Amino acid sequence: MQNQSNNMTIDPVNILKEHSLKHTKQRIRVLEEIALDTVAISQPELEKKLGKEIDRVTLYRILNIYEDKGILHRIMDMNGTANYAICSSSCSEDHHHDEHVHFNCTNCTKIYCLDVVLPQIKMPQGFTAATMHTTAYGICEKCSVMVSK
Amino acid sequence: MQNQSNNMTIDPVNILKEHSLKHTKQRIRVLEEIALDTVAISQPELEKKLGKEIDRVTLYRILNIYEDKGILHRIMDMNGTANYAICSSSCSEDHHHDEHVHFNCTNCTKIYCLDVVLPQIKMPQGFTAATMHTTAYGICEKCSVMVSK
DNA sequence: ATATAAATGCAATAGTATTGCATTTATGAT
DNA sequence: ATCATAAATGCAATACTATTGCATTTATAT
Repeated sequence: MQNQSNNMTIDPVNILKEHSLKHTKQRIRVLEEIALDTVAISQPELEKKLGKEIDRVTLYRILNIYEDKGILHRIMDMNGTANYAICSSSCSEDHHHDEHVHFNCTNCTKIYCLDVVLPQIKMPQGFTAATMHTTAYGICEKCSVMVSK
Repeated sequence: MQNQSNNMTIDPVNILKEHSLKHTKQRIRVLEEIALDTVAISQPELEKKLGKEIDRVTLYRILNIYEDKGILHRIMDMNGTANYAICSSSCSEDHHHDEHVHFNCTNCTKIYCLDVVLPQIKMPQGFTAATMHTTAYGICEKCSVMVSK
């Protein structure tokens, strides 16, 4: 459910068009790679996979642009490294609707985007929240199966 | 309310005793500095303040031990840098009860520990959450006052 | 007072991310 | 299709965050 490949539904060229970004082969590759799985992928993993095709710096720049445009969202893991996943279609440059819950497995370190909606939380007087990030830390589906074997 | 100095209620030497840690002047200084404010302080800020007194590496090691022991809790900010705040008294080595909500100001970058309790969120089948981190991003009390002036 | 284990400081190194600049590429106008 | 132009890329250098190994210093239990 969280793990399904969703590359069928992602059209990199179209996404680039929608956000008036030039479609270079590097930008297309990055989207293809991230779209392979709804589980978020870390910058180091991306670099390992794409390092021969795309320069480190270019990769960073592409990831930043995609985040700015609301194409990807960025989740920090417990080590402070950036992880990326495709945003739901409702995200835009103005506002990231990534108010869902992330699950960061402390065993395999994978980050899942859960289909759980975060309950509304009321802020104290004077504090205005624009976005909300929630991450649960624990053992994921796959790892709990492996452990119990 | 979130901002009050709480150094009256923090006794570094006692905290160290409770966790059977040797009380060195470096460890005491770190606790003193962090206890000055309930707003979390980042590693770089701490290093700037304590860099003349304490070696970088020692500071990292002290922060790691304090986190392991449940004395401090660590909050990652949007840049992936570690921020530290004193844990509530109920935290222990076994379990961090830091299920409260953090507020990360996108203007001044300060991280507040809010007195808001996170509603229970139920995990999907197979996922077991041990801890839960929620961070709201937006404009804090102080910054919204400044802006409105 | 002293032995011992632990903590510290220093040097080196690893990992993550950014900046500046020359070269290459995508795209709109011709 | 060609070309001019602005934008994207690649490369080198650099900054920032964090960790490891080892010699020296320090806390504390005897």
